[in-house]
Amino acid sequence: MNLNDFRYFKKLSEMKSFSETAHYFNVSQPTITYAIKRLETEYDTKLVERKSYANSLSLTFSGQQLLQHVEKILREDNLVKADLSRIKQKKIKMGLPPIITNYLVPQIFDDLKDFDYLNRLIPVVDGSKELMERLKDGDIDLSLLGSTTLPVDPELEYKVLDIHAFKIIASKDRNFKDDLKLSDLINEDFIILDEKSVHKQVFNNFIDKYNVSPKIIFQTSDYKLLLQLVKENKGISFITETAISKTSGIQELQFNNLELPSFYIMIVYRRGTVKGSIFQKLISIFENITLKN
Amino acid sequence: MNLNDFRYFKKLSEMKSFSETAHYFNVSQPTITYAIKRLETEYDTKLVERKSYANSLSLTFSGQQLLQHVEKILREDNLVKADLSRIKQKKIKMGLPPIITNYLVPQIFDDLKDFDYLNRLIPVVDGSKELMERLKDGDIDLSLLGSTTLPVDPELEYKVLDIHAFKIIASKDRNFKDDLKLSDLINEDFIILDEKSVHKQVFNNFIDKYNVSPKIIFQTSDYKLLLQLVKENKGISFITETAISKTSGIQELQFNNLELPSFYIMIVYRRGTVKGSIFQKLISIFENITLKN
DNA sequence: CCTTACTTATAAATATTTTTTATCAATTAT
DNA sequence: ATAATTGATAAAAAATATTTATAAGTAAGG
Repeated sequence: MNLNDFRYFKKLSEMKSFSETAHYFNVSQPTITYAIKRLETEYDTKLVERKSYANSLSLTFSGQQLLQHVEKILREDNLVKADLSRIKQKKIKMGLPPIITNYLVPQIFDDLKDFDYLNRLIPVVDGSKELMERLKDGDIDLSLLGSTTLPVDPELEYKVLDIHAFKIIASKDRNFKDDLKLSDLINEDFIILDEKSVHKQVFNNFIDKYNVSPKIIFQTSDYKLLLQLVKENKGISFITETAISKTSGIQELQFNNLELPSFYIMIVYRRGTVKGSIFQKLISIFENITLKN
Repeated sequence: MNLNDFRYFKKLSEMKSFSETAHYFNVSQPTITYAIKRLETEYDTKLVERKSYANSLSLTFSGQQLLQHVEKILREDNLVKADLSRIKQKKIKMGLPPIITNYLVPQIFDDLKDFDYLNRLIPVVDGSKELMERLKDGDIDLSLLGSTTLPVDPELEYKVLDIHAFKIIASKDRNFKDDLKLSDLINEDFIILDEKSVHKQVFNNFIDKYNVSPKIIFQTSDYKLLLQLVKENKGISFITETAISKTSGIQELQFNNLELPSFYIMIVYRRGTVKGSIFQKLISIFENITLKN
């Protein structure tokens, strides 16, 4: 049996029309009819309910169950092509979220250079959320990621490289009393990272938990810009300490009784990625960071 | 492209011989050659290293990576057939480990009868380990299971129905002092469940943890037999309290400072199983047990 | 070193499977 | 009622997979 039959079936279940599905694949309409028929014969079950003609078509219970499996199979099949084509190129496509990259890469730059990895890596710079998706889609081989939770996705394997904390930061020019409470910040302007980053979500949880409503005056996905603005005292911010190491002109505000989640810095890859020596070595270079710190 | 090519490829990787693989599938030898060739053309990569003829054949790096995906795809394809054939029969195949079944099923027997489930269930009686495997293979739809850990397998979903403790038990005829220590049991004969059950493993961990070496005189997979033997004072045993509810003639020994893992009683099924009303209802019947207790 | 046995590859023929073309029948919309 | 649309079917064509027959490479035994 042909994988195309699965593709036809899946699309049909979405489009709910034999002829449109046929058109989508640039095949004739009977092709779809016969494909479904083949599946129904193969499994000896009715899969598609052809309600009185132009009416919307639906899957039988068996059809729904089949669809579940078909989607998994096709997803896997797409991964194959993505994987093999990258192996052929002897390149490794790596996701790099800016904050983490700026923090980690300088630490291992020499190692990467020594082992001739600099030109083997195809960097993909984006937010952690987006990178996680692209990783699962097989579009990238591995990724650095920052998150407050460890991935529960069965398909992913990860190594925690570092655990950082979130901080509330302000310009060095400002003077705050020693024993700050959140309520003291009620009149402050906040500048935060936008929804591309996990920061936004953590910030929202934070707002809920402590039942405060800080004034957000600006959001950006560019953390360097954010730091610059804070430095210039355009507002205060909320960010992982990862972002502010080796940054001057900025102070961390100290609170008591302020609980914030941990920020896990990880390297993540798909389970079952056959780890060639290049891949293996790359991961070990990153793992060694943990030892250095 | 045909799923058969994947099957040929997988088998070839196991058998490491084109002609044997062909023989296995009852096809001619060139069939395998062409199948591999098709895959190699499709992915534009060499997959199989044909070492100087009669020598053992090996997969290239790309081949290994492909194999990973192929195995997933074929596993999924097998699930389809198993699933759909069971749906057709309107039957639900359910795994039942004896101890848990004897404990739970009386509690819900009337419900099962009222909703006419008694003849819809195909019972599969076996140990928890075996059942877990068969569940993943799609050979059974759902299963009761007992375990000291919650399933981490991504493919499985579960509901905890009850949490029990492990006990050390002896015949009521015996007299033990109140403040028992493990060392007091050094001369006792132990009768335990064999490796088909999780008990064996828990027992082994227990031995390691407390660094004792109890004398095991008999192992069985039949817990009723075990209880009978304990009752008759042929030895003492180690078992979850699940097994001894409503059993007379047996006492639990009390220790202080004895830490044993919890025994989770769960109902487990594959994630993505399309839950028809029958399935749904069945799970809810079992879930209601939790409320009753 | 030659021969035999065994293995995989290739070409051509054949068989099987998938798709198309042409057409029909059922239904909806006008 | 008629036209338009949708899915089903039969027969033909096209594409794909498999077989037969054979070649060619290698290892082992004499």
